[in-house]
Amino acid sequence: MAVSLDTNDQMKVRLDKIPALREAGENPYTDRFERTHTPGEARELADGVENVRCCGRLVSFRSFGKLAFGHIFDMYGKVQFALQKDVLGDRFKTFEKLVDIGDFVGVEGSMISTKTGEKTISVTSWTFLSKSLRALPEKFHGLTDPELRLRRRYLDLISDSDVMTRFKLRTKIIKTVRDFLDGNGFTEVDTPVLTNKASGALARPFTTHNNALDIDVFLRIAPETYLKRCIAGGMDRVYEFARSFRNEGVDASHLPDFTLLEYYASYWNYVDNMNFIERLLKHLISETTGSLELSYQGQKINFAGDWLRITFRDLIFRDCGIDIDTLDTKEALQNAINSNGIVFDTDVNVAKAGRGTLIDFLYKKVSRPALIDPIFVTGHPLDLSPLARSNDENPKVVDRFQLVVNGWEVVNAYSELVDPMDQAGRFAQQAEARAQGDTETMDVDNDFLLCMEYGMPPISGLGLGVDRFIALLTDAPTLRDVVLFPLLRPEKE
RNA sequence: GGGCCAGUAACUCAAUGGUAGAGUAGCGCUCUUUUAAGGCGUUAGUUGCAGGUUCGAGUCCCGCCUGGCUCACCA
Repeated sequence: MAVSLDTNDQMKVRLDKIPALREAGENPYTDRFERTHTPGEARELADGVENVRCCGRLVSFRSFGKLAFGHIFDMYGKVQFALQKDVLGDRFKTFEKLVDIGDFVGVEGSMISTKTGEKTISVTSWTFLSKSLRALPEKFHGLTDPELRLRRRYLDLISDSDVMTRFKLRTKIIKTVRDFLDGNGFTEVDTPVLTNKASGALARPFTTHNNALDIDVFLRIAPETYLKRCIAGGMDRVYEFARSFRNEGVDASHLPDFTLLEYYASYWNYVDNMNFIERLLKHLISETTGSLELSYQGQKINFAGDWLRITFRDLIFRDCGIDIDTLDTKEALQNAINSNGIVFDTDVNVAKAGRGTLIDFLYKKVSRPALIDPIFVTGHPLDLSPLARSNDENPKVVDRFQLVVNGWEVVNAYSELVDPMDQAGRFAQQAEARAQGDTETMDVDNDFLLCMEYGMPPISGLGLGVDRFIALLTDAPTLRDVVLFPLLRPEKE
Protein backbone atom coordinates (compact mmCIF):
# COMPACT_ATOMS: atom_id res chain seq x y z
CA MET A 1 0.00 0.00 0.00
CA ALA A 2 1.36 3.36 -0.95
CA VAL A 3 1.93 5.75 1.89
CA SER A 4 0.71 9.16 0.94
CA LEU A 5 1.10 12.24 3.06
CA ASP A 6 0.28 15.15 0.81
CA THR A 7 -3.48 15.25 0.79
CA ASN A 8 -4.18 18.91 1.42
CA ASP A 9 -2.49 22.26 1.50
CA GLN A 10 -2.67 22.53 5.27
CA MET A 11 -0.48 19.45 5.51
CA LYS A 12 2.00 20.90 3.05
CA VAL A 13 2.35 23.96 5.25
CA ARG A 14 3.04 21.77 8.26
CA LEU A 15 5.46 19.52 6.38
CA ASP A 16 7.41 22.57 5.30
CA LYS A 17 7.85 23.55 8.94
CA ILE A 18 9.84 20.40 9.68
CA PRO A 19 13.07 21.49 7.95
CA ALA A 20 12.48 24.99 9.28
CA LEU A 21 12.37 23.60 12.81
CA ARG A 22 15.68 21.80 12.25
CA GLU A 23 17.16 25.05 11.01
CA ALA A 24 15.95 26.77 14.16
CA GLY A 25 17.74 24.14 16.23
CA GLU A 26 14.66 22.13 17.16
CA ASN A 27 14.21 18.40 16.68
CA PRO A 28 10.77 17.93 15.07
CA TYR A 29 10.54 14.54 16.80
CA THR A 30 12.38 14.82 20.10
CA ASP A 31 12.99 11.61 22.04
CA ARG A 32 12.06 12.73 25.57
CA PHE A 33 11.18 15.56 27.90
CA GLU A 34 11.88 15.72 31.62
CA ARG A 35 8.54 16.69 33.17
CA THR A 36 8.12 18.02 36.72
CA HIS A 37 4.34 18.37 36.60
CA THR A 38 1.46 17.33 34.38
CA PRO A 39 -0.71 20.21 33.16
CA GLY A 40 -3.31 19.30 35.77
CA GLU A 41 -0.70 19.36 38.54
CA ALA A 42 0.88 22.58 37.35
CA ARG A 43 -2.34 24.54 37.67
CA GLU A 44 -2.53 23.58 41.33
CA LEU A 45 0.83 25.24 42.06
CA ALA A 46 1.16 28.55 43.88
CA ASP A 47 2.26 31.65 42.01
CA GLY A 48 6.02 32.08 42.07
CA VAL A 49 6.95 28.41 41.86
CA GLU A 50 9.89 28.25 39.49
CA ASN A 51 11.40 25.72 37.13
CA VAL A 52 8.06 24.12 36.34
CA ARG A 53 8.52 21.80 33.39
CA CYS A 54 5.33 20.76 31.70
CA CYS A 55 4.51 19.13 28.38
CA GLY A 56 1.53 18.11 26.29
CA ARG A 57 -0.32 18.70 23.08
CA LEU A 58 -0.85 22.31 22.06
CA VAL A 59 -4.62 22.77 21.81
CA SER A 60 -4.94 26.54 21.59
CA PHE A 61 -2.73 29.48 20.76
CA ARG A 62 -3.32 33.23 20.63
CA SER A 63 -0.61 35.69 19.79
CA PHE A 64 -0.58 39.47 20.25
CA GLY A 65 2.66 40.17 18.50
CA LYS A 66 4.90 40.41 21.54
CA LEU A 67 2.85 38.29 23.94
CA ALA A 68 1.13 34.99 23.30
CA PHE A 69 -0.99 32.53 25.25
CA GLY A 70 -1.61 28.87 24.63
CA HIS A 71 -2.84 25.74 26.37
CA ILE A 72 -1.17 22.38 26.56
CA PHE A 73 -3.30 19.35 27.20
CA ASP A 74 -3.02 15.81 28.47
CA MET A 75 -5.48 13.32 29.97
CA TYR A 76 -5.27 14.95 33.39
CA GLY A 77 -6.04 18.45 32.26
CA LYS A 78 -4.89 21.60 30.55
CA VAL A 79 -2.66 24.43 31.60
CA GLN A 80 -2.11 27.82 30.07
CA PHE A 81 1.33 29.16 29.27
CA ALA A 82 2.43 32.63 28.27
CA LEU A 83 5.24 33.53 25.91
CA GLN A 84 6.82 37.01 25.95
CA LYS A 85 9.09 38.40 23.29
CA ASP A 86 10.96 40.38 25.93
CA VAL A 87 11.87 37.11 27.65
CA LEU A 88 12.35 34.77 24.70
CA GLY A 89 13.79 37.05 22.02
CA ASP A 90 13.98 35.32 18.62
CA ARG A 91 12.60 32.14 20.15
CA PHE A 92 9.26 33.90 20.48
CA LYS A 93 8.95 34.26 16.72
CA THR A 94 10.17 30.69 16.19
CA PHE A 95 7.30 29.37 18.30
CA GLU A 96 4.77 31.62 16.65
CA LYS A 97 5.88 30.64 13.15
CA LEU A 98 6.70 26.96 13.46
CA VAL A 99 4.48 25.50 16.15
CA ASP A 100 0.95 24.51 15.16
CA ILE A 101 -2.06 23.48 17.19
CA GLY A 102 -1.79 19.73 17.58
CA ASP A 103 2.00 19.73 18.05
CA PHE A 104 3.56 18.44 21.25
CA VAL A 105 5.71 20.91 23.13
CA GLY A 106 7.45 21.17 26.47
CA VAL A 107 7.65 24.46 28.35
CA GLU A 108 9.65 25.61 31.35
CA GLY A 109 8.92 28.61 33.50
CA SER A 110 7.36 29.94 36.67
CA MET A 111 3.76 30.00 37.81
CA ILE A 112 1.79 33.22 37.60
CA SER A 113 -1.86 34.17 37.57
CA THR A 114 -3.12 36.32 34.73
CA LYS A 115 -5.49 39.26 34.98
CA THR A 116 -8.39 36.90 34.57
CA GLY A 117 -7.08 34.69 37.38
CA GLU A 118 -5.95 31.74 35.32
CA LYS A 119 -2.91 29.79 36.44
CA THR A 120 -0.30 30.20 33.77
CA ILE A 121 3.26 29.11 33.17
CA SER A 122 5.29 32.16 32.30
CA VAL A 123 7.70 30.55 29.90
CA THR A 124 11.46 31.05 30.11
CA SER A 125 12.28 28.32 27.60
CA TRP A 126 10.50 25.81 25.46
CA THR A 127 11.30 22.60 23.60
CA PHE A 128 9.66 21.31 20.48
CA LEU A 129 8.65 17.66 20.96
CA SER A 130 6.61 16.31 18.04
CA LYS A 131 5.01 17.65 14.85
CA SER A 132 1.36 17.15 13.96
CA LEU A 133 0.73 17.13 10.22
CA ARG A 134 -3.03 17.40 10.31
CA ALA A 135 -5.30 20.07 11.76
CA LEU A 136 -7.24 19.01 14.85
CA PRO A 137 -11.05 19.24 14.80
CA GLU A 138 -12.60 22.66 15.04
CA LYS A 139 -12.02 24.03 18.52
CA PHE A 140 -15.55 25.00 19.41
CA HIS A 141 -17.72 22.24 17.94
CA GLY A 142 -15.21 19.39 17.99
CA LEU A 143 -16.11 16.28 16.05
CA THR A 144 -19.84 15.78 15.56
CA ASP A 145 -19.95 13.17 12.80
CA PRO A 146 -20.64 9.99 14.80
CA GLU A 147 -18.71 7.89 12.34
CA LEU A 148 -15.59 10.03 12.56
CA ARG A 149 -15.82 10.08 16.35
CA LEU A 150 -15.57 6.28 16.35
CA ARG A 151 -13.02 5.88 13.57
CA ARG A 152 -10.78 8.61 14.98
CA ARG A 153 -11.50 8.15 18.65
CA TYR A 154 -8.16 9.77 19.49
CA LEU A 155 -9.52 13.06 18.14
CA ASP A 156 -12.72 12.63 20.11
CA LEU A 157 -10.66 12.10 23.26
CA ILE A 158 -8.78 15.33 22.61
CA SER A 159 -11.69 17.53 21.65
CA ASP A 160 -14.45 16.29 23.97
CA SER A 161 -13.50 16.16 27.64
CA ASP A 162 -16.66 14.15 28.44
CA VAL A 163 -15.32 11.35 26.30
CA MET A 164 -12.00 11.27 28.12
CA THR A 165 -13.82 11.44 31.45
CA ARG A 166 -16.01 8.51 30.49
CA PHE A 167 -13.10 6.27 29.55
CA LYS A 168 -11.23 7.18 32.70
CA LEU A 169 -14.37 6.24 34.61
CA ARG A 170 -14.52 2.94 32.76
CA THR A 171 -11.07 2.10 34.04
CA LYS A 172 -12.03 3.11 37.55
CA ILE A 173 -15.17 0.98 37.47
CA ILE A 174 -13.23 -2.11 36.46
CA LYS A 175 -10.58 -1.46 39.06
CA THR A 176 -13.20 -0.97 41.77
CA VAL A 177 -14.84 -4.29 40.94
CA ARG A 178 -11.49 -6.04 40.81
CA ASP A 179 -10.46 -4.64 44.19
CA PHE A 180 -13.78 -5.68 45.72
CA LEU A 181 -13.51 -9.24 44.43
CA ASP A 182 -9.86 -9.50 45.46
CA GLY A 183 -10.86 -8.31 48.91
CA ASN A 184 -13.48 -11.05 49.18
CA GLY A 185 -11.30 -14.07 48.56
CA PHE A 186 -11.58 -14.21 44.78
CA THR A 187 -8.68 -15.16 42.51
CA GLU A 188 -8.40 -13.59 39.06
CA VAL A 189 -7.64 -16.10 36.32
CA ASP A 190 -7.24 -16.13 32.53
CA THR A 191 -9.01 -18.80 30.54
CA PRO A 192 -8.89 -19.51 26.80
CA VAL A 193 -10.38 -17.28 24.16
CA LEU A 194 -9.83 -19.89 21.44
CA THR A 195 -11.86 -22.95 22.31
CA ASN A 196 -13.05 -26.24 20.87
CA LYS A 197 -16.64 -25.75 21.96
CA ALA A 198 -18.69 -22.57 22.06
CA SER A 199 -20.26 -23.28 25.40
CA GLY A 200 -21.34 -21.42 28.50
CA ALA A 201 -24.11 -19.44 26.82
CA LEU A 202 -26.66 -19.55 24.06
CA ALA A 203 -25.20 -17.63 21.14
CA ARG A 204 -23.68 -17.97 17.70
CA PRO A 205 -19.89 -18.05 17.88
CA PHE A 206 -17.19 -16.74 15.58
CA THR A 207 -15.36 -19.59 13.93
CA THR A 208 -11.73 -19.61 12.89
CA HIS A 209 -9.04 -22.14 12.11
CA ASN A 210 -5.81 -23.17 13.74
CA ASN A 211 -3.30 -24.20 11.10
CA ALA A 212 -0.85 -26.04 13.33
CA LEU A 213 -3.47 -28.41 14.72
CA ASP A 214 -5.60 -28.22 11.59
CA ILE A 215 -8.78 -27.76 13.60
CA ASP A 216 -11.61 -25.27 13.53
CA VAL A 217 -11.82 -23.31 16.74
CA PHE A 218 -14.38 -20.97 18.25
CA LEU A 219 -13.88 -17.64 19.93
CA ARG A 220 -15.42 -18.01 23.34
CA ILE A 221 -18.95 -16.79 23.89
CA ALA A 222 -18.46 -16.97 27.69
CA PRO A 223 -15.72 -18.16 30.06
CA GLU A 224 -18.19 -20.15 32.17
CA THR A 225 -17.14 -23.76 31.65
CA TYR A 226 -13.45 -22.96 32.09
CA LEU A 227 -14.02 -21.04 35.28
CA LYS A 228 -15.96 -24.01 36.62
CA ARG A 229 -13.02 -26.23 35.72
CA CYS A 230 -10.92 -23.92 37.91
CA ILE A 231 -13.37 -24.48 40.75
CA ALA A 232 -13.19 -28.25 40.22
CA GLY A 233 -9.42 -27.88 40.41
CA GLY A 234 -9.73 -26.47 43.90
CA MET A 235 -9.65 -22.74 43.27
CA ASP A 236 -12.14 -21.60 45.90
CA ARG A 237 -13.46 -18.42 44.23
CA VAL A 238 -12.43 -17.27 40.76
CA TYR A 239 -13.24 -14.46 38.38
CA GLU A 240 -12.29 -13.17 34.97
CA PHE A 241 -12.93 -10.01 33.00
CA ALA A 242 -13.51 -12.07 29.89
CA ARG A 243 -13.54 -10.44 26.48
CA SER A 244 -16.20 -12.54 24.78
CA PHE A 245 -17.36 -12.74 21.18
CA ARG A 246 -20.77 -13.33 19.69
CA ASN A 247 -21.47 -13.41 16.00
CA GLU A 248 -24.85 -11.72 16.19
CA GLY A 249 -26.51 -8.36 15.74
CA VAL A 250 -24.61 -5.13 16.25
CA ASP A 251 -26.54 -2.21 17.70
CA ALA A 252 -26.65 0.24 20.57
CA SER A 253 -26.71 -2.52 23.18
CA HIS A 254 -24.80 -5.29 21.38
CA LEU A 255 -21.23 -5.46 20.18
CA PRO A 256 -19.49 -8.40 18.52
CA ASP A 257 -16.83 -8.31 21.18
CA PHE A 258 -17.69 -7.25 24.68
CA THR A 259 -16.46 -7.65 28.22
CA LEU A 260 -18.18 -10.17 30.40
CA LEU A 261 -17.27 -10.37 34.06
CA GLU A 262 -17.89 -13.82 35.45
CA TYR A 263 -17.17 -15.07 38.94
CA TYR A 264 -17.78 -18.38 40.69
CA ALA A 265 -17.77 -19.09 44.42
CA SER A 266 -17.59 -22.54 45.97
CA TYR A 267 -20.18 -23.39 48.64
CA TRP A 268 -22.53 -20.53 47.74
CA ASN A 269 -26.04 -20.85 46.41
CA TYR A 270 -27.80 -18.24 44.32
CA VAL A 271 -29.19 -16.46 47.37
CA ASP A 272 -25.68 -15.98 48.81
CA ASN A 273 -24.74 -14.70 45.40
CA MET A 274 -27.64 -12.25 45.23
CA ASN A 275 -26.68 -10.83 48.59
CA PHE A 276 -23.08 -10.48 47.49
CA ILE A 277 -23.70 -8.83 44.12
CA GLU A 278 -26.06 -6.32 45.71
CA ARG A 279 -23.27 -5.33 48.10
CA LEU A 280 -20.70 -5.24 45.30
CA LEU A 281 -22.78 -3.10 42.97
CA LYS A 282 -23.89 -0.67 45.66
CA HIS A 283 -20.25 -0.24 46.59
CA LEU A 284 -19.32 0.22 42.96
CA ILE A 285 -22.06 2.73 42.20
CA SER A 286 -21.47 4.94 45.21
CA GLU A 287 -17.69 4.69 44.78
CA THR A 288 -17.76 5.78 41.15
CA THR A 289 -20.73 8.14 40.99
CA GLY A 290 -20.93 9.34 44.58
CA SER A 291 -24.59 8.39 44.90
CA LEU A 292 -27.00 5.47 44.72
CA GLU A 293 -29.41 7.38 42.55
CA LEU A 294 -28.46 7.99 39.00
CA SER A 295 -30.01 9.32 35.89
CA TYR A 296 -29.67 7.39 32.66
CA GLN A 297 -30.70 9.28 29.51
CA GLY A 298 -33.20 11.24 31.56
CA GLN A 299 -34.52 8.15 33.34
CA LYS A 300 -34.07 8.18 37.12
CA ILE A 301 -32.78 4.89 38.49
CA ASN A 302 -32.68 4.31 42.21
CA PHE A 303 -30.20 1.77 43.55
CA ALA A 304 -30.77 2.61 47.22
CA GLY A 305 -32.64 0.34 49.62
CA ASP A 306 -33.09 -3.43 49.36
CA TRP A 307 -33.56 -4.46 45.76
CA LEU A 308 -36.83 -6.20 44.98
CA ARG A 309 -36.82 -9.95 44.35
CA ILE A 310 -39.57 -11.59 42.33
CA THR A 311 -39.94 -14.95 40.62
CA PHE A 312 -40.24 -15.27 36.89
CA ARG A 313 -43.65 -16.89 37.31
CA ASP A 314 -44.98 -14.17 39.63
CA LEU A 315 -43.65 -11.44 37.39
CA ILE A 316 -45.27 -12.76 34.22
CA PHE A 317 -48.48 -13.53 36.09
CA ARG A 318 -48.53 -10.00 37.47
CA ASP A 319 -48.01 -8.45 34.06
CA CYS A 320 -50.34 -10.50 31.86
CA GLY A 321 -52.23 -13.00 34.00
CA ILE A 322 -50.63 -16.08 32.47
CA ASP A 323 -49.43 -18.66 35.01
CA ILE A 324 -46.58 -20.47 33.30
CA ASP A 325 -46.40 -23.07 36.08
CA THR A 326 -49.77 -24.46 35.04
CA LEU A 327 -48.89 -24.64 31.35
CA ASP A 328 -46.60 -27.62 30.83
CA THR A 329 -46.46 -27.77 27.06
CA LYS A 330 -45.54 -25.37 24.36
CA GLU A 331 -49.01 -25.73 22.85
CA ALA A 332 -50.85 -24.92 26.08
CA LEU A 333 -48.65 -21.88 26.57
CA GLN A 334 -49.11 -20.73 22.99
CA ASN A 335 -52.88 -21.01 23.41
CA ALA A 336 -52.79 -18.93 26.59
CA ILE A 337 -50.68 -16.30 24.85
CA ASN A 338 -53.07 -16.21 21.90
CA SER A 339 -56.18 -16.02 24.05
CA ASN A 340 -54.67 -13.07 25.95
CA GLY A 341 -54.22 -11.24 22.67
CA ILE A 342 -50.44 -11.07 23.00
CA VAL A 343 -48.67 -10.88 19.66
CA PHE A 344 -44.95 -11.18 19.07
CA ASP A 345 -43.41 -9.20 16.27
CA THR A 346 -41.88 -12.10 14.40
CA ASP A 347 -43.83 -15.29 14.04
CA VAL A 348 -41.04 -17.12 12.27
CA ASN A 349 -38.96 -17.71 15.35
CA VAL A 350 -41.95 -18.33 17.55
CA ALA A 351 -42.79 -21.29 15.37
CA LYS A 352 -39.39 -22.85 15.99
CA ALA A 353 -39.20 -21.99 19.67
CA GLY A 354 -39.54 -24.54 22.42
CA ARG A 355 -41.60 -23.88 25.56
CA GLY A 356 -38.66 -22.22 27.28
CA THR A 357 -37.88 -19.84 24.44
CA LEU A 358 -41.58 -19.01 24.21
CA ILE A 359 -41.65 -18.08 27.88
CA ASP A 360 -38.60 -15.93 27.27
CA PHE A 361 -40.39 -14.13 24.42
CA LEU A 362 -43.36 -13.57 26.70
CA TYR A 363 -41.20 -12.15 29.49
CA LYS A 364 -39.36 -9.82 27.12
CA LYS A 365 -42.67 -8.65 25.71
CA VAL A 366 -44.83 -8.08 28.77
CA SER A 367 -42.46 -7.61 31.70
CA ARG A 368 -38.89 -6.66 31.06
CA PRO A 369 -39.31 -3.23 29.43
CA ALA A 370 -41.03 -1.86 32.56
CA LEU A 371 -38.27 -2.89 34.96
CA ILE A 372 -36.32 0.31 35.58
CA ASP A 373 -35.06 0.26 39.16
CA PRO A 374 -32.85 -2.73 39.97
CA ILE A 375 -34.86 -5.89 40.49
CA PHE A 376 -33.83 -9.51 40.93
CA VAL A 377 -35.89 -11.86 38.80
CA THR A 378 -35.56 -15.43 40.08
CA GLY A 379 -36.75 -18.97 39.37
CA HIS A 380 -36.44 -19.15 35.60
CA PRO A 381 -37.94 -22.11 33.72
CA LEU A 382 -35.61 -25.08 33.53
CA ASP A 383 -35.71 -25.23 29.72
CA LEU A 384 -34.12 -21.77 29.52
CA SER A 385 -31.17 -22.61 31.72
CA PRO A 386 -29.13 -25.59 30.58
CA LEU A 387 -26.31 -24.93 33.06
CA ALA A 388 -28.29 -24.04 36.16
CA ARG A 389 -29.24 -26.23 39.11
CA SER A 390 -32.91 -27.13 39.34
CA ASN A 391 -34.83 -26.05 42.40
CA ASP A 392 -35.25 -28.66 45.16
CA GLU A 393 -38.95 -27.87 45.74
CA ASN A 394 -40.01 -27.11 42.17
CA PRO A 395 -37.96 -29.07 39.61
CA LYS A 396 -39.53 -27.13 36.71
CA VAL A 397 -37.56 -24.03 37.63
CA VAL A 398 -33.92 -23.39 38.37
CA ASP A 399 -32.08 -21.60 41.16
CA ARG A 400 -31.26 -18.60 39.06
CA PHE A 401 -31.55 -14.85 39.17
CA GLN A 402 -31.14 -11.98 36.77
CA LEU A 403 -30.63 -8.42 37.83
CA VAL A 404 -32.65 -6.20 35.54
CA VAL A 405 -31.98 -2.46 35.41
CA ASN A 406 -33.58 -0.09 32.96
CA GLY A 407 -35.00 -3.07 31.07
CA TRP A 408 -31.50 -4.50 30.60
CA GLU A 409 -30.37 -7.83 31.97
CA VAL A 410 -27.10 -6.67 33.42
CA VAL A 411 -26.47 -9.69 35.62
CA ASN A 412 -27.25 -13.37 35.18
CA ALA A 413 -26.47 -15.89 37.92
CA TYR A 414 -27.24 -19.39 39.10
CA SER A 415 -26.74 -21.98 41.67
CA GLU A 416 -24.60 -23.92 39.26
CA LEU A 417 -25.44 -27.37 38.08
CA VAL A 418 -22.80 -29.75 39.41
CA ASP A 419 -24.64 -33.07 38.98
CA PRO A 420 -23.04 -34.71 35.91
CA MET A 421 -26.02 -36.99 35.27
CA ASP A 422 -28.37 -34.00 35.26
CA GLN A 423 -25.93 -32.04 33.05
CA ALA A 424 -25.74 -34.91 30.53
CA GLY A 425 -29.53 -34.91 30.33
CA ARG A 426 -29.65 -31.14 29.75
CA PHE A 427 -27.10 -31.38 26.96
CA ALA A 428 -29.19 -34.12 25.35
CA GLN A 429 -32.25 -31.87 25.61
CA GLN A 430 -30.38 -28.99 23.98
CA ALA A 431 -29.18 -31.23 21.17
CA GLU A 432 -32.74 -32.36 20.55
CA ALA A 433 -34.07 -28.81 20.47
CA ARG A 434 -31.35 -27.90 18.01
CA ALA A 435 -32.24 -30.87 15.82
CA GLN A 436 -35.78 -29.51 15.74
CA GLY A 437 -34.57 -26.17 14.46
CA ASP A 438 -34.19 -24.06 17.63
CA THR A 439 -31.02 -22.06 17.02
CA GLU A 440 -30.89 -20.79 20.60
CA THR A 441 -29.26 -23.87 22.01
CA MET A 442 -25.94 -24.94 23.46
CA ASP A 443 -23.30 -27.29 22.13
CA VAL A 444 -22.81 -30.62 23.86
CA ASP A 445 -19.54 -30.27 25.76
CA ASN A 446 -18.28 -33.69 26.77
CA ASP A 447 -14.93 -32.44 28.00
CA PHE A 448 -16.71 -30.21 30.48
CA LEU A 449 -18.95 -33.12 31.46
CA LEU A 450 -15.86 -35.22 32.16
CA CYS A 451 -14.63 -32.54 34.55
CA MET A 452 -17.96 -32.56 36.32
CA GLU A 453 -17.82 -36.33 36.72
CA TYR A 454 -14.68 -35.92 38.82
CA GLY A 455 -16.75 -33.81 41.19
CA MET A 456 -17.52 -30.17 41.91
CA PRO A 457 -18.46 -28.46 45.15
CA PRO A 458 -21.70 -26.50 45.44
CA ILE A 459 -21.13 -23.37 43.34
CA SER A 460 -22.87 -20.14 42.57
CA GLY A 461 -21.61 -18.09 39.67
CA LEU A 462 -22.49 -14.83 38.01
CA GLY A 463 -22.05 -12.99 34.74
CA LEU A 464 -22.19 -9.24 34.38
CA GLY A 465 -22.23 -7.31 31.10
CA VAL A 466 -19.47 -4.88 31.94
CA ASP A 467 -19.97 -2.60 28.96
CA ARG A 468 -23.67 -2.25 29.63
CA PHE A 469 -23.11 -1.49 33.26
CA ILE A 470 -20.52 1.11 32.37
CA ALA A 471 -22.97 2.65 29.91
CA LEU A 472 -25.49 2.92 32.75
CA LEU A 473 -23.02 4.48 35.17
CA THR A 474 -21.64 6.95 32.63
CA ASP A 475 -24.99 7.83 31.07
CA ALA A 476 -23.78 6.66 27.66
CA PRO A 477 -26.55 6.19 25.08
CA THR A 478 -24.85 3.26 23.32
CA LEU A 479 -22.24 0.63 24.09
CA ARG A 480 -20.05 2.11 21.41
CA ASP A 481 -19.61 5.12 23.64
CA VAL A 482 -17.94 3.03 26.33
CA VAL A 483 -15.68 0.99 24.06
CA LEU A 484 -12.68 2.86 22.71
CA PHE A 485 -12.51 1.26 19.29
CA PRO A 486 -15.69 -0.62 18.38
CA LEU A 487 -15.66 -2.75 15.24
CA LEU A 488 -16.65 -0.85 12.08
CA ARG A 489 -16.49 -1.65 8.43
CA PRO A 490 -13.08 -0.69 7.04
CA GLU A 491 -12.86 2.68 5.39
CA LYS A 492 -12.41 2.64 1.63
CA GLU A 493 -8.85 3.35 0.49
C1' G B 1 -32.08 -8.34 6.88
C1' G B 2 -36.58 -4.44 6.70
C1' G B 3 -38.02 0.89 7.20
C1' C B 4 -36.51 6.10 7.75
C1' C B 5 -32.51 9.73 7.48
C1' A B 6 -27.63 11.62 6.32
C1' G B 7 -22.83 12.30 3.43
C1' U B 8 -20.68 19.81 0.55
C1' A B 9 -13.17 22.79 2.14
C1' A B 10 -8.90 19.85 7.30
C1' C B 11 -13.35 20.79 11.09
C1' U B 12 -18.60 22.96 11.93
C1' C B 13 -22.37 24.24 8.63
C1' A B 14 -25.11 27.20 4.30
C1' A B 15 -26.68 27.22 -0.90
C1' U B 16 -36.19 28.42 -4.68
C1' G B 17 -32.74 23.28 -10.83
C1' G B 18 -29.09 28.86 -12.72
C1' U B 19 -21.37 31.48 -11.28
C1' A B 20 -20.46 26.23 -4.76
C1' G B 21 -20.45 30.12 0.16
C1' A B 22 -19.58 31.39 5.60
C1' G B 23 -17.23 30.54 10.41
C1' U B 24 -13.06 27.92 12.46
C1' A B 25 -8.25 26.22 11.01
C1' G B 26 -4.23 27.84 7.44
C1' C B 27 -1.21 31.77 4.97
C1' G B 28 0.35 37.41 5.01
C1' C B 29 0.23 42.04 7.88
C1' U B 30 -1.11 44.31 12.76
C1' C B 31 -1.37 43.95 18.09
C1' U B 32 1.80 42.79 25.71
C1' U B 33 -3.37 39.83 29.48
C1' U B 34 -6.02 36.45 25.86
C1' U B 35 -8.93 32.07 26.71
C1' A B 36 -14.40 30.66 20.50
C1' A B 37 -9.07 37.19 21.31
C1' G B 38 -9.61 41.47 17.75
C1' G B 39 -8.68 44.18 12.90
C1' C B 40 -7.30 44.13 7.41
C1' G B 41 -6.18 40.90 3.38
C1' U B 42 -5.99 35.90 1.35
C1' U B 43 -5.51 30.32 -0.10
C1' A B 44 -8.47 26.23 0.13
C1' G B 45 -13.67 21.86 -3.33
C1' U B 46 -13.73 15.34 -8.23
C1' U B 47 -20.51 18.40 -3.37
C1' G B 48 -19.53 9.82 -0.85
C1' C B 49 -19.12 6.72 -5.87
C1' A B 50 -21.24 5.69 -10.70
C1' G B 51 -25.08 6.43 -14.24
C1' G B 52 -29.54 9.10 -16.03
C1' U B 53 -33.14 13.41 -16.93
C1' U B 54 -32.07 18.62 -18.34
C1' C B 55 -29.67 24.09 -22.18
C1' G B 56 -27.92 23.59 -17.08
C1' A B 57 -27.69 18.95 -11.20
C1' G B 58 -24.94 19.90 -4.52
C1' U B 59 -30.34 20.06 -5.60
C1' C B 60 -34.56 15.66 -9.50
C1' C B 61 -34.44 9.97 -10.85
C1' C B 62 -31.86 4.91 -10.65
C1' G B 63 -27.97 1.88 -8.62
C1' C B 64 -23.98 1.31 -5.25
C1' C B 65 -20.76 2.66 -0.83
C1' U B 66 -20.43 4.38 4.26
C1' G B 67 -22.75 5.79 8.61
C1' G B 68 -26.85 6.97 12.04
C1' C B 69 -31.73 5.98 14.08
C1' U B 70 -35.36 2.20 14.36
C1' C B 71 -37.66 -2.85 14.01
C1' A B 72 -36.45 -8.02 14.20
C1' C B 73 -32.46 -11.64 16.66
C1' C B 74 -28.93 -11.51 20.61
C1' A B 75 -25.91 -9.80 26.74
